[in-house]
Amino acid sequence: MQNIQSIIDSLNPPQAEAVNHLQGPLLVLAGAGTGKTRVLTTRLANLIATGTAQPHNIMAVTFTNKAAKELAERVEQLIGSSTAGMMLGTFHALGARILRRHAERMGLRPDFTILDTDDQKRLLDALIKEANIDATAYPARQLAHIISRWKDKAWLPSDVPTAEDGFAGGRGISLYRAYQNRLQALNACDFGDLLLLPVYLLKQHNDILAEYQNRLTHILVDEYQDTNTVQYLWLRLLSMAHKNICVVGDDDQSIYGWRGAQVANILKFEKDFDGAKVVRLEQNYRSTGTILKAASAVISHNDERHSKTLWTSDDDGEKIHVHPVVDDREEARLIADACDSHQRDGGSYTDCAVLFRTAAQTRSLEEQFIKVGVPYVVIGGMKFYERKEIRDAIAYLRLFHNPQDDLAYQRIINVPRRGVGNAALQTITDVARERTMPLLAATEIALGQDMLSGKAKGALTTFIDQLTVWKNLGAAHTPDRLMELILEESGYLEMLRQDKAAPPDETKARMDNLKELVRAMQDYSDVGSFLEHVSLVMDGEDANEDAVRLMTVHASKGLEFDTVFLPGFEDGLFPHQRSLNETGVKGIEEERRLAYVAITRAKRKLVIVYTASRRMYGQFQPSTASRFLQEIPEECLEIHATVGASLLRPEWGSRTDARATSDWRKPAEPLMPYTSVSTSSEWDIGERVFHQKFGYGNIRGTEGEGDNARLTIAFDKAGQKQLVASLAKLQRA
DNA sequence: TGTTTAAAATTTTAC
DNA sequence: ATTTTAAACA
Repeated sequence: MQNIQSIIDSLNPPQAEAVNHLQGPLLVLAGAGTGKTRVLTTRLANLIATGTAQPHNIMAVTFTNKAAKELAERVEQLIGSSTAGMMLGTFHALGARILRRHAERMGLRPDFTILDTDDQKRLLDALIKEANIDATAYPARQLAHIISRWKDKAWLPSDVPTAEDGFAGGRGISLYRAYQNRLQALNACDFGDLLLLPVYLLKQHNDILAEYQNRLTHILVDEYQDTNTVQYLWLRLLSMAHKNICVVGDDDQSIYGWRGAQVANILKFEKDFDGAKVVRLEQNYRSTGTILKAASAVISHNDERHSKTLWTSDDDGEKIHVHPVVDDREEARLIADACDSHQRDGGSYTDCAVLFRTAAQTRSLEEQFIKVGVPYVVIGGMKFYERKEIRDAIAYLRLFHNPQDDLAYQRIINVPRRGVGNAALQTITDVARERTMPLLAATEIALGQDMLSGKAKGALTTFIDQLTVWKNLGAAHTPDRLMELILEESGYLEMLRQDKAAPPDETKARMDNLKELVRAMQDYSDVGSFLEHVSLVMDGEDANEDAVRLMTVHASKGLEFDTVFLPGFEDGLFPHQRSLNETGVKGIEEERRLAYVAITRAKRKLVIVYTASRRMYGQFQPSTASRFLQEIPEECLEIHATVGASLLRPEWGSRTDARATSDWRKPAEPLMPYTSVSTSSEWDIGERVFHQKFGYGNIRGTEGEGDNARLTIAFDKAGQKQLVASLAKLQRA
C-alpha cells in the first residue's frame, strides 16, 4: 500500500479537507478540472487506510461504467488490493445486483432479462395497437419516454397522478400498467426498473433495508448533480441510519435534466442532511486562463446555481479561435485539416477531440476525415451492441437463457428465414395468449396438437430440437464456444454469406463483428453474466489508437483534451431549437451548462466553428452564430474569417477589417429566440395548401404541437393523408 | 411467403 | 438525403 498520508499532503487545502472528513454528510462542490476524481479516490482509500470502513462497508456509485472502472482501478492502486468486495458501480449495475438477489420479492426470477430501448419500443408499440390507439399520432417512443420519466420520479402505475397523463387522452397510465404486467410475464425489466424496483424493495421490506443499512456504513456518490428522484430516494433510504454520505458534483455541469435529473438535489443537500459539511474545489488544474475566463463568463448568465469562482495559476494561453465558415462541408474540412497539421507539428491525433451537440453531426465530419485521411474514432456512436447482427446473436442467447423471453423469440424465430410467417406466428400467439404461456412453450403445444402447416411445422420442430441440443451442450461448453455453435447451426452465418443484397465489405464487417462478440464472450464463465454485461456496459471499450476523438458534448463529460473543436456553434443547434421552444428558461440554462461542459474540456486550445448555412433534412438552412458565443468576452477571442465566408456574408468582413471585430458576431437576421424557424403549429383547419407530390388540398385536422404536429389533409387528387408538418414542406395555396 | 415499391421518419442529449 | 417501415404485388 502506498503511503496515503503522503498523497494527502500533496493535495491543496480544500481537497485535503474533503479527504479527511470521513464521518457525517459531506458535499464536495467540484468545479470542472479541479481534481474531483483525485479527491474521490483518495477519500475512498483513506476510509480503508484509517480503518474507518472495510471495503464491503462501502458503496460507491457513479453514472457511467467508464467512471466506475476508473474509480476501481485507481483505488486498487492506492490500497494495493482488490475492490471486489465493495459495492462499486453504476446506479444501474448496483440496482441490478440488488434486484437479482431479492428478485422473488418483486415478482421476478433471478435470471430476469434486462430489455434495451429497442425491445421496450417494440413491446409498447404492440400494447398501443392492442388498445386501438393510433400509433402514428401516439408513437411508442413518446410513451417510452413518458414512462421513463414516471419511473425517474419513483412512480409505479398506481402512483401516477391522473393530471400527469397526457398520452392519448389519458390512457398513458393504463398502458403503463399493461406494460409492467407484460414485463413481469416476460420475466424482464427495463432500465428504469433497475432503479425503481430496488427502491420499492427497500421501502416495503424492512428486513432487507436493515441488512443494507448495516452493511453499507459509508456511501459515496459521483456526479450528484445528475441524480434523479429515484436515485435520491435510494441514497436517502440507505444513508438514513448512519448519515455517512459523501456526494461530489458540480451544479454547473448538470446536463441530464431530460433524463429526469434534479439539479435541486445538489442545491438542497445541506437541508436534506443536517450539519452537512460543504467543501468547494475552485482551483482548476486543467485549462488555460483564457478558456476558464470564457467558460465562467458563459455560465454566469445562469441564475439557478451555487456561485463559485474557478481560478488557475496557469497563464492565459492562446486565444480562443473562432471560424465562421460557409457550410458544414467547409466546417468539417477545416477541422480535419487542423487535426492533420497538429499531428504534422509533432502532436498526436489523440490530443484532439471534436465535440458536437447532436449525434447527427457525426456523418459530415466522418466523411471529411476519411477524405483527408485523418484517423478518428467515434465515441458512443452506433454502439457495438446495437448492431443488427449482434442483437440477433444475443437474442439467440437470451432465448437460450430465458425461455420466457418472447421478444427474443419474435426477433429470431424467422431469422434466418425458416418459413415461419405471419400465419404460423398468429397461431402460436393465440395459443400463448389462451394459456398464458411464453411463445416458446406455446410453440411446443402447437406442434404437439398439429396446428401448424407443413413448412412451419418442420422448421419449428427442427428449431426446438436445436434449442434442446444447445441446452444439453451448454454445461459442457464455454459461452463463446456455445455462441459459435449456435451461429453456425442455426444457419445465421450461412444467411450472412448468402446475402447478395449486402455489399461484400458489409458482409465481412458483420462477420467480423460476430467474431468480436465471440471473443468478448471468452471473458465470461456463463451466459447469464455475459448477458448482464451486454445490457449494462454499453460503452464499447475504446482502443488506445492514435486517432481524433469524435463525440457528443454529453459523451465528453468527465474527459479532457489538449485541443477541442466545437463545430455547429449556431443558434438552433447549440442551443438546440428543441430546448429553446420547450421549457423556456430552464431549457436554455441546461444548454448553457452544456456549453460550459464543452468549453471546459479543453486544456490548451479551443476552436469554435459556425456556419452560414447547414444541411438539415436534406436541404440547406441558413444559420447564425450561437448566442453563447456572444457571452464570451471579446478579448478572449481571435476571429478567422475566411474568404469564402466573407463572400457569402459581407458583414463578417476580413480579419484586418477594423469594423469586423465589432460586427462579426451580429447575426444577419434578427434573433427570434423563442420561436421555431420551422412551420410548426402555424397551420389551421380549413387552410388550402400545396404539396409537392399530392398537389392541392385542404387541411381537415391538426394533432399535436410543434415539429411533431400531424396534419390531416384532404387532397383534391390524392385523397386524405396524414403528414408531419415539419417534414411535408407544405406551401400555402 | 418473399420481393418490390412507395411513403414516412429522421435529428437532442443516453444509462 | 438517407434510412426504415408499410403496403402492394407476384
